[in-house]
Order: sequence, then structure tokens, then C-alpha cells
Amino acid sequence: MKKKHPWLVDIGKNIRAIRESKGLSQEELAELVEIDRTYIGGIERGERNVASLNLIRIAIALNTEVGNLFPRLDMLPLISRY
Amino acid sequence: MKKKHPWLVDIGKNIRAIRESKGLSQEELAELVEIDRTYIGGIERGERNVASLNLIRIAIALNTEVGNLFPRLDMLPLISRY
DNA sequence: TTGTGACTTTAAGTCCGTC
DNA sequence: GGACGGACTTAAAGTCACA
Repeated sequence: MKKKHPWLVDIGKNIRAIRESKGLSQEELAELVEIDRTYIGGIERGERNVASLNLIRIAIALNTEVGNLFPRLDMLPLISRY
Repeated sequence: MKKKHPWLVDIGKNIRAIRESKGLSQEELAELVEIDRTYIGGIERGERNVASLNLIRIAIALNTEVGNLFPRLDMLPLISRY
């Protein structure tokens, strides 16, 4: 099991929640976004530090604003800086 | 001059606009975020495909939601998929 | 104060598989 | 349907000298 940054875990939870709300499997999302299915899994588990372009593509596939994939500023533990 | 993806250019513009609205130089932002000045420059010029953690750190430094750094879904030319 | 090219190191992202 | 691992290729992270 890989190391997980709390912020990435948040992002992963958000993506998973939205994906499931759309009734999509990881594999189906992977196909929409044209990203490897194991990578989608890794993102949702908070193990991957996804780059902007892929985040945007995921947001498009999920038909949601990119901002919805991120935790709100108030929710971030500012003490744990990176 | 490096190749620039339109979406990254949008992100760069947003970051630059917010940074300047705060009266910060690239160097000052770089120090806040603890990222190299030239890397910040590259992001603002749309030459870097920044990953989530750095985006969040930049958003924190600029005291703005991460979503504000991204273009809105409606603004994305959906035809040019990646 | 910022842009840019060249560069090394690290991690993103793919593809195979098993449980 | 999803978690997870290994091995791999590509791209991002990160730094520097100089314009």
C-alpha cells in the first residue's frame, strides 16, 4: 500500500462519490477519460498526484466543475503543509 | 518557447491575475508556496501541467479556492480533447 | 521582475497480472 | 467490480545560468 497524502485522499473521495452517483464503474470512467483503469483506482485511493489536464478531463467526463473535485480551502489542515 | 495547451494557458492566466490582484511578484508567490520562481513563471505561461498538490498549495498561498484556478466547464472547447 | 533553454531527478501514467 | 503489485516509459517536478 502506497503513501497517501490527505489532500489526495480527499480528491479521491470526491471523484469516487461523483462517479458512483453517475452509476459508472472505474473502468467505464477510465474509458471515457482515456486513462488507464488502474490509474483511476489509484487516484480514488489517494495514491496519485494527478496533473491538471487529467483532472479537467475527469471533470468533463463526470460533467462537473473541476473545483468540485478538490477539498474546500476551509477543510484543509493548513498545519500540514505538503 | 514551449508548446502550450490551451487549458494550461487558462490556468496560468487565472493564477497570474489572482497573484497580481494581491500585489505579489512571482518571486514572492514562489517563496510563499516554496516552489522555484521559474517554475511559477512556467505555470503562468501555460507551459507546465501542474499536479494537484502544487495547485492546492498555490491556491492556499493566494487565499482562493482551487476551483478558481481552473477554467469553467462551459468555457472549455470540448472538441479539442487533450 | 520575468522569460527561457538546458538539465537531472522524481513521479505520472501504462500495461501486465493476481487476489 | 475493485484493490493492489511489478516493471516499464513518459512527463512532471524542480533547479540553474543568463538574457
